[in-house]
Amino acid sequence: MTMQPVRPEFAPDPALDRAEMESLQREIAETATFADDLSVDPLDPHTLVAGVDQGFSDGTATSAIVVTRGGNVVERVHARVDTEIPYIPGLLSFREGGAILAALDELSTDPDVFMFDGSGRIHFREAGLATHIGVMLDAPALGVAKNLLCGQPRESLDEPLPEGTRVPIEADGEVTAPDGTVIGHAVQSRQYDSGNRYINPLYVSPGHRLSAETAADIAEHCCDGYKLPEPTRLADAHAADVSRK
DNA sequence: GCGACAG
DNA sequence: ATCTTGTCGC
Repeated sequence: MTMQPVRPEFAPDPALDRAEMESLQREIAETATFADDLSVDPLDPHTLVAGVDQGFSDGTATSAIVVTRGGNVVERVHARVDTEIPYIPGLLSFREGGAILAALDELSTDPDVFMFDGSGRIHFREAGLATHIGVMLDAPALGVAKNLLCGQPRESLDEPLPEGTRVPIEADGEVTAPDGTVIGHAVQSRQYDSGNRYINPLYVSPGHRLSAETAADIAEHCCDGYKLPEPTRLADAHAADVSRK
């Protein structure tokens, strides 16, 4: 019971109607900071990075959190909660937030950075899952998604990108930020050197207290031979393990 | 009305 | 996200 929300009034209540959820997201976006505000160097090997991911089975949502330091696991927790609402693009945090908060309540470690599965600022109202939970905790947070929710890549992503490539994602008409604002990046964390198949990039965006650049730096820094950063991979595996029966 | 949409 | 075995390629 160490990790408690600093802003419980922003809790993602699944009972709210759509307009109320969107209204809350606008308020959260106003509270969020998309600039670096950390007490530690996020790339330092001593930094505690928490990967957060969810799994669903039957009528329950399972959230798993794996805290890493360097390449080692420091703590692993999980929590199960009844699924309240279906997945609705743009309102993901209201479906998964409850399980995440329950898992955070089980955490005894105090992470320096939280890495969520999904988007942060790459969101219609700049209030994706990573922003919502990050603001509630008032902790540095970023979102790592496998697909792009909205925004416009500065350069075409139709052709395979070389490993290490980073393409800015800019706000367009469907995002509340001024057109052209860099709300995140497509990050090619892994790519095959040869062959027919190719790997898609990650879509990394700041959730809270991080700049788009630093969020991409952290995601890239946490990768170790796989497309997904280690904290996310480990949380993925743990969620899958304990999620099913 | 059309299009488009994290997990 | 989830339902699911084999299979293509390095």
